[in-house]
Amino acid sequence: MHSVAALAIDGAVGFELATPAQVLGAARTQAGDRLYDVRVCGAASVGATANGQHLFALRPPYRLRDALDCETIVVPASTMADRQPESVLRLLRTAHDRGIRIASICTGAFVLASAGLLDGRRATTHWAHTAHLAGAFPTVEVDPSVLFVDEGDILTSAGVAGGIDLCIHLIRRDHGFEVASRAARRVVMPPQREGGQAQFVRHHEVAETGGGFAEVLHWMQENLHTPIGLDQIAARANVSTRTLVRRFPEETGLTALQWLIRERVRRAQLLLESTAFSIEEIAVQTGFRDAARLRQHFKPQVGTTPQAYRRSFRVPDSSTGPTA
DNA sequence: TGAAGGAACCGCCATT
DNA sequence: GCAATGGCGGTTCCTT
Repeated sequence: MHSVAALAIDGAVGFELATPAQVLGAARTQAGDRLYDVRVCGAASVGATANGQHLFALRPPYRLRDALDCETIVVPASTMADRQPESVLRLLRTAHDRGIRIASICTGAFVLASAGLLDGRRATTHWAHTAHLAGAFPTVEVDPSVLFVDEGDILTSAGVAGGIDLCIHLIRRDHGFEVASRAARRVVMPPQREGGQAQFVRHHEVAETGGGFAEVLHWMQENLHTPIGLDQIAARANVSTRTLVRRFPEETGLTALQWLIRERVRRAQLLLESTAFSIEEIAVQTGFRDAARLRQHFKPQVGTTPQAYRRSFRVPDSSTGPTA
């Protein structure tokens, strides 16, 4: 049986601390025998949280250092993820040196990064914290769009349900697709979700960036459904086309065309969620002109197709038309 | 899915 | 001398 330590660190989110036991515990052989022995390891008394609120105190049955006897350590999210004591960081470094596999769920990635285990590696965390992680640990290559990152001996995952995806992935890695599929069915999850966490991100920052181009960006947003060329944008911004091409990326981080496509896809996401319009109609309303071109840009940005996105996110009572 | 045409992008250099 | 801007032409990317 594969031994797994769920690390009960201070401020641990109860749901995610229990995720390894719940999901890995669902992995069984054909005969019904358990494949993982999940142990909760931590200090004598640990505060556990949910949504930032202190909920209850834990008395882990195993000590922190017992995690070193396990083959895998899972670090859950914590409200104190970036303020863990040196004892926890040292334990993780020692575990890594001994070849123990280490995984994090959600903000647990901050603990791994604080221990220096993510230096020069790809990693992810909850989409709301990816910018913070990248800013605090510049040597970590943060990928905000995926549900989890498997770097072999170190794995990181997105928020909450991303931890479930990660655990199912661990089962698939250790015991194959069939065992993982059975475990996934047991916890009522798809064996592999479509798309990454990019599809869960709600964007509000459009008008907040753009510096001197804020008014122009607002105008572009109002006119996404019409063809917009560089010359038009430049005239609107009162600069030459050449200056626009030079300054637009400085202000927004994207070229004008990339920015337009991104905003059109976001508008399409909104319409897919809140209206019953056909994909073709949405393509026209977002300036893509036809469904083929919408699909062409939608999948690379969102990670799934417009139809699949609608199946996942459609508001149930929006069958008669637009709600906004 | 691939090809052709056009738009967008970017490096370089001149001008202000 | 430096920074911002704009024109030109080659390359890349998008649309049809």
